[in-house]
Amino acid sequence: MRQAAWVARCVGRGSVPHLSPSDLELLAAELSTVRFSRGAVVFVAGQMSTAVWVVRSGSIGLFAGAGAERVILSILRPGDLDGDVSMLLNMPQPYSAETLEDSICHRLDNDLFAKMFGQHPELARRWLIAVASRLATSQQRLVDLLGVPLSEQVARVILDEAVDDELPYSQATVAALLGARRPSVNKVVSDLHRRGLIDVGYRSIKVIDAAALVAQAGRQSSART
Amino acid sequence: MRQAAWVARCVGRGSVPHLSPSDLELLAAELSTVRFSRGAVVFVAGQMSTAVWVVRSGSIGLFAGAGAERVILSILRPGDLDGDVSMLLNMPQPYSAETLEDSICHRLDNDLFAKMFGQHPELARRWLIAVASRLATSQQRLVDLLGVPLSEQVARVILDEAVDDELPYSQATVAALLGARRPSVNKVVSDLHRRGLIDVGYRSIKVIDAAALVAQAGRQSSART
DNA sequence: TCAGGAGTGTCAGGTTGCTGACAGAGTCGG
DNA sequence: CCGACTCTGTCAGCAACCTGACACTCCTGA
Repeated sequence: MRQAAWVARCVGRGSVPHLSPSDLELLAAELSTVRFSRGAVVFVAGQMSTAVWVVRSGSIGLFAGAGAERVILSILRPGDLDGDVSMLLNMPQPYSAETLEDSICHRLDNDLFAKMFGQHPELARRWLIAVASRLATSQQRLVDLLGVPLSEQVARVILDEAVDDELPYSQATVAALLGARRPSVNKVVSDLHRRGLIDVGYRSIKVIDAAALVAQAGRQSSART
Repeated sequence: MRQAAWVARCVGRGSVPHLSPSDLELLAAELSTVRFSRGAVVFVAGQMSTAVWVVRSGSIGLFAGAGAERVILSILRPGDLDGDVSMLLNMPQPYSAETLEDSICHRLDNDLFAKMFGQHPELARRWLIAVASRLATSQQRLVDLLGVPLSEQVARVILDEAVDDELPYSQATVAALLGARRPSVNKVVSDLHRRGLIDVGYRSIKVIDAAALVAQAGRQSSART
């Protein structure tokens, strides 16, 4: 029940959330909570989506491509949802989802999800806003990556993805976010470290001097809200 | 009126379209049609969106960044719409829109657009699908660009953006789509030309050997539908 | 507590793509 | 049909990034 309220609050987060008590009960009844350890697979590319996932805690990477070209499309954080797009478009999942940290997710069956949103126009509107917001983020990512030197790309990723000035991912993960190779990313990271902009640890990058990082990124950062 | 019907058919294209006659009339009354010549600016980055645009003919590039990093996020073709996302999110346009060919667009005032979709759940659903589809396309673009050599990127763009096996854009435009520089793109294009996969003309690339291009692209092409 | 796995740091050598530039061909309005 | 503009084709030199590799540190589970 508490979780159902949380899920309701998340769809279209950023705006004021309200949902009728009866719907909350329905949600709570059908909602399942799944715990994943780091590296676990939530769903794999190619299969049809049977459920919508909502991230409760931790973070989940969306992976596409294989081998050296395996790339992270996006990192989902608490409050983000996924699986809805391929449900809507009736297409197989175009990417796999794997947890980047120990994570907890809520699982909603497709038909329940569709039913709830079909019956509540104001919820549907929030959903629309959520999808639109993801689209804007995805486009921003294109801007951040295309035609920009790696040193700026790395700075941008650190600024955009850090939570509480910390990025709890391996440098290989950062490289996958950028479509670059780990040694190249490491070179930039080491340099930023030497210059005192960040702190580097085992599977962790910490922001020390955010202002200087922004300068390094070469743009006004579109920090995630 | 004919245009109103066309617009109604477009939102959520791909699925079966229906709209009540009264709504069609409303649409027709408020719809304006604007003709742009190639290179014209439809809207510029930074300003608030006041209207939603629907492309009727031609094509429109969404440009972000400045100078050498000026990049094309997406190319809108007939049936595509834009301006809705920044309206929904109540944010300034994150990119500028310029026509890549002589084009015709329909303009719908924000409030009319919102009103129509507020009153018609089934239309709203199509809208949602349209936005979701754009999100999927944007993500696919990330996959196509990240960590892939330029020779493959160019082949992918040709396959994805060509209409009737023709790409009516300058090589500078292709370079902007990839975040690459024109000479680099030209090198790849010249090579593909020499090998007989494409034909190259003034502001035009034609597909000759699609199968070989797909092989060059190094993946199963996600041709636009 | 120890062994194996995961992650970081680093490097030499090769390749790719960029920079800035220029010549020539195509297009279009007057 | 001419001049201005746009676009293509090309190049030499250079910087950025990748490849494949290896040593070392950190973490984790048995």
